[in-house]
Amino acid sequence: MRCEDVAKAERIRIYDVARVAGVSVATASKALNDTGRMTEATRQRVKQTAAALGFRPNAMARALTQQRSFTIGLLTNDTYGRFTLPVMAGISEALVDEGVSVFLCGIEDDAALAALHVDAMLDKQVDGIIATGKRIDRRLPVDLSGLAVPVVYAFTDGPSDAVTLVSDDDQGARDAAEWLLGLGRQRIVHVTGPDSFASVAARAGAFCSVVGEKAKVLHGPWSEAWGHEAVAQLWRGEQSPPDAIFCGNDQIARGVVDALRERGVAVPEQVSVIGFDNWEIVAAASRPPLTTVDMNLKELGREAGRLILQLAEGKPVEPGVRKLPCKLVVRQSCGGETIAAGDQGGVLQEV
Amino acid sequence: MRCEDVAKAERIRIYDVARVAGVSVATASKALNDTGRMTEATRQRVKQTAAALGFRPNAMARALTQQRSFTIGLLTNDTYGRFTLPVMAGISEALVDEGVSVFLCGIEDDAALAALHVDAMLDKQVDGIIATGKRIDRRLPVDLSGLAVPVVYAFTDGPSDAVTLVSDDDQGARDAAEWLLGLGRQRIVHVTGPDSFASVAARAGAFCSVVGEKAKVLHGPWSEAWGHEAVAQLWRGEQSPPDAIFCGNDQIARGVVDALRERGVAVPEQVSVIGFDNWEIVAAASRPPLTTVDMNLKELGREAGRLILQLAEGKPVEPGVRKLPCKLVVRQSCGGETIAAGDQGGVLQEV
DNA sequence: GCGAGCTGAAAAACCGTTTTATCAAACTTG
DNA sequence: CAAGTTTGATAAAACGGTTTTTCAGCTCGC
Repeated sequence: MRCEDVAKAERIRIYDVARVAGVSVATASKALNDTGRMTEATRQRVKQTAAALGFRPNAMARALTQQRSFTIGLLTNDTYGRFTLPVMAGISEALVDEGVSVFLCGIEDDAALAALHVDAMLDKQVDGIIATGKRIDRRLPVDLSGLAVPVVYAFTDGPSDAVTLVSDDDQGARDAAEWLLGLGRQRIVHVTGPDSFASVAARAGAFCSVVGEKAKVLHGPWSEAWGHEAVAQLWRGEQSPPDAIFCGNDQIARGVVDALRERGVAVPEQVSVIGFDNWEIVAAASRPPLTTVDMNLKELGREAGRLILQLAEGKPVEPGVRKLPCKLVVRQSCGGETIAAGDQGGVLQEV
Repeated sequence: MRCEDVAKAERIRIYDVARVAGVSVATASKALNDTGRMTEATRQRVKQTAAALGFRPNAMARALTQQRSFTIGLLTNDTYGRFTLPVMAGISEALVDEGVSVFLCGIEDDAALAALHVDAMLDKQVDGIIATGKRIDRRLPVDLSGLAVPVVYAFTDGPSDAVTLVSDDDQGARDAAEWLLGLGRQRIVHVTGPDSFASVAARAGAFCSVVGEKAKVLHGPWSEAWGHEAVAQLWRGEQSPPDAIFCGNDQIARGVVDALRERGVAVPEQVSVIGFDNWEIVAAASRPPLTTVDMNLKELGREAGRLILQLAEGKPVEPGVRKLPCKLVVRQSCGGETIAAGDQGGVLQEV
């Protein structure tokens, strides 16, 4: 009857497909999943019927029998989302084709909230959990070890026997330092964050090993204000001021660039500046736009997605820390050729 | 056997609870859900057993019978997450206590990707979808009407017969303008975004209605660069420059503040500046930090969560546009008393 | 010409809950 | 005290799929 169609627009079940195709439910299921044995003709007939009817299997029912929900949880404490969003985008990209969806949970350093969300995820039978955060060496306020589901740590610290993904701070800093040396810079200073961060130490170490004896490192907060302050310190000093500054993040770099402009020092003519993070909103809005180290967070997310998928499927994954390479994005704060990569580092296209 | 515990750590089912409590599965279910009829003693016994065993119901199985997954989808095309993350936080806050989890899907203005994600959501039987985006009057590249599940539009444009939540641009702009007048400012200019945006027109209209005849509005892109450019225009002009500038967003405001400083114009002593969005990362890092209009996106998210929940439960919700009030956050770019609200507008505490 | 082996498909069991129908025992009521 | 009504609890049927088991009909070998 016509009115049946109109009345409810009921979702059609595999039962309907089976009936229309003239086979049993079991056969329909096997036909659609390319399992079991049957005439190729039967299989095709079922598939065509399903397509014609617009059949979409109920993921809940499927999850119940297969013990897989095709769902994963993403836990983060990064409120601004500047690290989480690129990671999330990568994860999503890696998983959407597999039919896996992502629960996002922001937990803001609140242990109770975190526990609540983890419980909710487990109730929803997630196939795995990816933990991510604000900085590589900071932990989430929740213990994810001993869970019944696999866990991958991406851009956040986890237990030593866990599967962990981080960006290669060492290599990123080395590339930046070498780039500055390659531009002929002589007096290079590293203005970075608090030395309580492991990644700060790693970058500083790599920086010093490239630059050598004359390397100088200044620590301070992760803020624009610190960039201003650092420039004031450097230009106040007795010895000649630097001709290049490698900054620990883009905010510091922006502060440095602004301070230099106000001081009448030309960037990049007199001083080259490199940032870290490639946080487009900051890097592209600086004057001049910042050459900066991109941590490839989206790729890191993709890899995290692939790994959690493998684990969810029961395939073995070697535990340990995996480092993913950083990439220097060249804009205009450094001088030197404007590489093709300049494209993607281009103007911030807002809204 | 001990080894059974260790070997599998199998999830315990309602069946186990029933067996241990010495009742049937049906009774156990009813006891735990506070439905059906039974001795209070029985109910308590079952509940205690469940608690002792650490029973957690399988959400998939529950979803299958109840036709509710306790899951909703959040669709967005806001890549930077500056609007989406606060909205998401609000939604999550409103729903976590109800046991509802959120699928986040970033679709980046890609219609095919959007369709893919929507299909995935529908397969997962989401109880509803919340659409959100970058700007109130921009649409997502996907048609959500006629879906089997309820939809709420938050901070993005939807069909006229939909449930829609937006911030009250009009009121926000009015508050800002009145605040400036209250400070005794005489020559107030509105430097804002492209006039193709409905919210730009709304704010400009409200601004003009408050300021009156002498109101002046300049349109340009949503960028810091436009802030610089606008200041150049205003100070180049014949007539006396403004003593207050109300900006269409915080990026423009930051550009304006920077340009004024470079020009030697004191903010807030000579010119008051107000931004829009309260994007902390920009507003708090400006020198001086920006007084700005906060759109209360988190509260908007909370309300969206409440509404989608009502709809999911089948309760009626009046369709139409709901406007939520904006709030002026006072920092230092304006002069005037530094209200208590200054606290939460405080320094950006990074990492 | 009759059991063994294979093939294609149906029937039945299962996943872990909720919900409906059923039922014995205890409790009213006239 | 027999008939009707509550009460407390159980067995069984959903929910919408997948997976295992069963089985009838052929083909083949000896």
